[in-house]
Formats: sequence, C-alpha cells, structure tokens
Amino acid sequence: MSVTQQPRRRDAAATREAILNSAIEAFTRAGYDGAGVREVAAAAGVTAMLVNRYFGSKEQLFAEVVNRSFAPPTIVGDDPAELPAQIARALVDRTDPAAAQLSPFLLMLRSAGNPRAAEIMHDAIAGHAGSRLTGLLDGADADQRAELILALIAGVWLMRSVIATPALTGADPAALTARLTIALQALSGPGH
Amino acid sequence: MSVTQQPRRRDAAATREAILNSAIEAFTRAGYDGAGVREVAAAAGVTAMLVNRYFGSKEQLFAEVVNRSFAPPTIVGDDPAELPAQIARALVDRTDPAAAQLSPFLLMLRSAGNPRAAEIMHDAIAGHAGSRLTGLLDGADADQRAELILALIAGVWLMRSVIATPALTGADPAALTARLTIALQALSGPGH
DNA sequence: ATTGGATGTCTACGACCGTAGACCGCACTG
DNA sequence: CAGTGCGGTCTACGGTCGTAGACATCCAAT
Repeated sequence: MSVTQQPRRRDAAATREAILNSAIEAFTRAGYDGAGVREVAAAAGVTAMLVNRYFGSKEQLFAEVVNRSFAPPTIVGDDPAELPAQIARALVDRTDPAAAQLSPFLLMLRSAGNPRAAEIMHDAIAGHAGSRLTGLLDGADADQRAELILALIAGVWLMRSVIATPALTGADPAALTARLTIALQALSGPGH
Repeated sequence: MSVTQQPRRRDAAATREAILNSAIEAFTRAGYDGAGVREVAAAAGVTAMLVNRYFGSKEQLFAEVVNRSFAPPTIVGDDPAELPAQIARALVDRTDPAAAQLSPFLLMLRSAGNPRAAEIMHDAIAGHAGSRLTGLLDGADADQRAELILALIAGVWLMRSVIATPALTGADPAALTARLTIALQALSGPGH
C-alpha cells in the first residue's frame, strides 16, 4: 500500500506492526495461498526472513492476522430490534463492487481453500468472534442463529464481491438492503 | 478415488473423462490452488502432461470442471411453494459434517481465493447456473432473489462444512432445516 | 505383416515457495 | 570512545509448481 519507504528508525514494535498490517492487506486481497511471505515483507519494507523471525512461520503469522482482523467489534450497534437493518445496511454498503474493502469476511472467503487456514479461522470464530454476535441475540439457540447470520453475510460477500454475480452487483442498494433486512429478521427471531 | 488401476485400453474419450472426474474430485476437495496437475493425473492413472494435452492448461481444465460441476440441475423440484423447504432439507442433509460431499458449492468456496478461478466461476454462474434457479421464481427481481438464495446456501455450506462452526455442526438437523426454510421463504417471496 | 497416426510417457526447465543459518551495522551503555 | 546486543539482511537449500519438446508404444487399416 504505502510505497513511501521512509527508512523507519529501528523499532521492533513498529516493524512488527508494519508487517502485521501488510499481512492483513495481503491475505485479505490474495488469500492464504495467494499471498507470499516475500510479498508481505516487501510491502512492509523489510526482508522475508524478518517475518519468520517475528512470527515464527507463515501459519503463525496468518493466525495473528485472523485474530487481529476478527477482533474489532462489528460495526453494528446493540439494539437487537435494529440489528437486521443495521447489518443489512452495512453489508450492502461494504460490498459495493466499486470500492474494494478490507474485511474479515473477505479474508475468510479467500483463505477458506487451505485446510490449515480453515482450521485457524475455525478456532478464531469458535473462540471469540462467534460469541460476540451471539451475545446480541436472545432466546433459545442464539448461537445457531448468530452463525446463520454470519453465514448469510459471508454468502452475500462471496457472491457480490468475490464472484461478482450480475444481479447482486447491479442491484439497487435500497432494494437489496430491504430484502436482506427481511431475511436477517427471519434468522434473528427465536422462531418458535 | 478408485485406486484400482486396471491398465485401461487406449481410449481417448474414456481417458479424458477419467481425468475430468479426477479433476472434479481434486478441485472440490483442495480448491484450485491446492490441487496440482500431477495429483489430478495420478488419480486418473496417467501422466501430468496428458492433462495439458487434453485440456490445454490447468486453467482450461478448471473451466471444464466448473461447467460440468455446475451443470446438473439442482436436486430441488419445481414447485415454487415447496422450494424453500426442499432447499433447506437438501442443504442440511448435504452439509452433514460426518459425510464429506462433492458439491459445486464446495468447489466454489475452496477455489474462490484464486482470481482467475473466481472469474471462471463468475462466467459459469452468469451464463447458466444463475438463470436456472431464477426460472423457478416469479415476480420482480427474480434474478436477484435467486442469487441471494445461492448466497445463503454458499454461506451455510462454508460455515458448516468448511469452517465447521460449532453451533452449526452440532445443530439438530430438524431445527436447522426449519429455521433455514423460514429464511429461504423470506428470500424467495416477491417481498412487495 | 507393415506402416502410420493416435495415445501416452520421460526428462527437464525456469519460476516461485517457505524457511534456515551466517553475517552485518546501527544505537545505546559503560 | 569502545563494545555489545538487538534489528535486519544475504545467500542458499530443498521442494513443488505448471508446462514444453522429444520420444516411446499401441492399435488399426492397408
């Protein structure tokens, strides 16, 4: 990203952070298999070996990227009644085909092909990310409904941003948001 | 799959078919980047070069795999009213964590990380697969609703089979089917 | 029986991958 | 000013990848 290569004073923490940010960008854009250690290192202004020195291996680097990328709380608020509409709005907005966005969902979708990467993401979701959305829901099977919501989000992200399916990329944002809101409401409600 | 390597008489059509089937299995299991030409060839009982001889390149082989894999009509019937329930049943059944299934959705999810593979799948969906489901719906924006249904299916497949999210893998099949039916109904209806 | 084209294999090249160990130089402490 | 330890780089190894060209082999038609 930042081609501006100011020499950067010797600072272990800052360098580590630069590598991590570069890795988030690279893994999100190209997936686990598509992003190389040399590429991550070059974008951070260092050598490939330094990456392994700080993170041990590409796999461990990816694990830190996943934890960092999945960490920030989702953009949605905390009113359960408004949740579906908020998610729908944010989803349609952030999957706009015109603007390429950095997102944990893109990271997940583009890295799902690698078994080790899938396992790492599984652990991250099972450990932290899943429970956050679950906490916003109430009633029975809140965890199942939360994961279904995540599934719908991921699916839309896949079709609209990665595969660039015609009807979804060309859809009227307002209409798409409305329809997604309805579907998300169906998934949010206790249902019984 | 079939480790039985009977010499197989010289038969161009049969060999081509064996390679294609082997490629479907390999690409679906490991994704575009994860499956190698040598691996595909070995499983078909031939050499790597023969693959390129018959299909030109790995990319063209993948294109044929996608077209073949997306070709068979979805398992669902043709009664629009029963569509959501049928899809939900088939989806929950075929994403059973115990039984690893061959499916175009798995192929898509595990290959989405590669840009060229994504483009090939885009063309296949835009050209054929998308319109098939669209034809089963009626009302305005049928294509958009069809793609949203595909998105939900893909998302559930991702979370349940690839990432193996806890609440979805451990869910009671009947309850999960019921909830998915509701969500699919919300996506199927004209909505206005 | 021979010939010729189709069918399949062998060897190899160049590129890229993740990673290991030896080495270098700056900055700070004494 | 000397030296030491941390931050960083260089070189290289073994491996796998996709693919190209020359070569072998089998089957069918003559």
